[in-house]
Amino acid sequence: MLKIYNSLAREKQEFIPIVAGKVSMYVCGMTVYDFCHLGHARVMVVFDMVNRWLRASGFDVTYVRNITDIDDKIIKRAQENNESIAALTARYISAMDEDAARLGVLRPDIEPRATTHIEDMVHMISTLINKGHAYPADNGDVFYAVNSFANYGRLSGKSLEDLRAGERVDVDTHKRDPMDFVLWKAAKPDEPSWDSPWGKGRPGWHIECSVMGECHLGKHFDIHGGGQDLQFPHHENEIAQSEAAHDCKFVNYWIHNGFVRIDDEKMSKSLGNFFTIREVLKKYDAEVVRFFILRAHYRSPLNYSDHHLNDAKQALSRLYTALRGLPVTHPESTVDWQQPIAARFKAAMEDDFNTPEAVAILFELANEVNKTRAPEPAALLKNLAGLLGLLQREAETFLQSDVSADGYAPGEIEQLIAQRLDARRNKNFAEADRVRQQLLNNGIVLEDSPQGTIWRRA
RNA sequence: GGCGCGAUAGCAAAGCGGUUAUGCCGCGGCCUGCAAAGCCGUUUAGGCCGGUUCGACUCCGGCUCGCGCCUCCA
Repeated sequence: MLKIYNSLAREKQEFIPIVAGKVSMYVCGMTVYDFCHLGHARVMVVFDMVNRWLRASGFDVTYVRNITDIDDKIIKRAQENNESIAALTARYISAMDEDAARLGVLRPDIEPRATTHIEDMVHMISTLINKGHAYPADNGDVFYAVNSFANYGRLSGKSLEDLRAGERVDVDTHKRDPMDFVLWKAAKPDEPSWDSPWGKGRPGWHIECSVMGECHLGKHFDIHGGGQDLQFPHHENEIAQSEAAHDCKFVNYWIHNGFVRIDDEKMSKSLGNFFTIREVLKKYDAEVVRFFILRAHYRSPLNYSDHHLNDAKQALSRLYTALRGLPVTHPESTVDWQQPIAARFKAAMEDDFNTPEAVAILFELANEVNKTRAPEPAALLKNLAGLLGLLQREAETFLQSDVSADGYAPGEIEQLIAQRLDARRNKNFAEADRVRQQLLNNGIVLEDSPQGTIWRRA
């Protein structure tokens, strides 16, 4: 039985899909005006893990992750670059795809783009106006009237009174209530715009997700995910829009992943303390980054540092080392869930996707593999890890991979190993040790065994 | 100010009212020409103060500290 912590209920709940055997999941994706940073990496990896686990559990999953390709920041960046919006967004979308692929993130089933749903958005805004939940203002903007929606604040645990009390925004005189939010923005000169009953303009951010969710998953679907910072106001506003427009429950389970931190502070664009995925991947293997993310619980804060990444690298190396030299002919992801260790792995994953616990079980399995050198535990290790998108490369490939690509080439290494072997045969251990040290100084670790000498990168 | 989350060994990070978490690092042993890897063993815990209990890291209350949201943000 799968249990999910539902942000809306603030407790773990048994997962019961709307349609038996099927899961509809929507995750707020990227606004494509720059390279993805580690925070984006976490969202992508976390929900990839959720997606994989749901599928492994036998659900027929429809996973939608949207792309916001029209927004203030995009317009501004395109102007700065003297580049068309289409060119800018295309560039960053392909960069995002590249980053995601390197992190082992499976493509969502549907990746809708905001600009292809403008008509649907106009339609939903009209509905909201007709039902008295929204109003056009004098300046051409259309606002959502938060006081028209009784449950406003339920997801984020805030009341309108509290929100108004904490109001820090400049009061927009066109709004009836300071907490009202924009559904449609009137176009300024030189801005891209679409026709609407309220004049030329473009959609607000919140309406995009309400509309794309409905278009691809229906008025009521199972899971909605995103970063914790989207809980308010973005997701709160989505609920207000969708439930007011459709008169039915919008989403059953809200899942929010924790932040990535740098020096114990939230990492964000606005604080300027962010690392892009590609920056990090120059220093660390992508699987190490994925492992680093999955080793923490998805709701916990995740502190990024070189120290932690190196720690993750060492740990992942232990898993690969266990598999090294064992020809794992694993019958493609057939896991016997009756097997005690597999059963514990499953129980961990079913407990609100407890990947730290699941990973701990992987290490126990690695210990078993090291002790027995038997194919069965090795196959199980590889198959279970595979459900997390880990350990799918050849162990040798991982252990010898050169992220920075500036070390000795494999040919040179083999040559030095042969040279050392000669010295060893002649019992010239001083020379053998010298060669080994030379390699070690260049990040190459040698390991002798009765079967010969193998190498890996430190 | 309002709302919420957290505090576990040197570092990271889980479960659990009583039994070895797990990984990295350290230490000892085995193995090795010596190493490395691996195996075996081992040192470091549960912010503070109360309460419940035969027994609390785990439940309850208070305190302290840290963090997040309340503004675009994954």
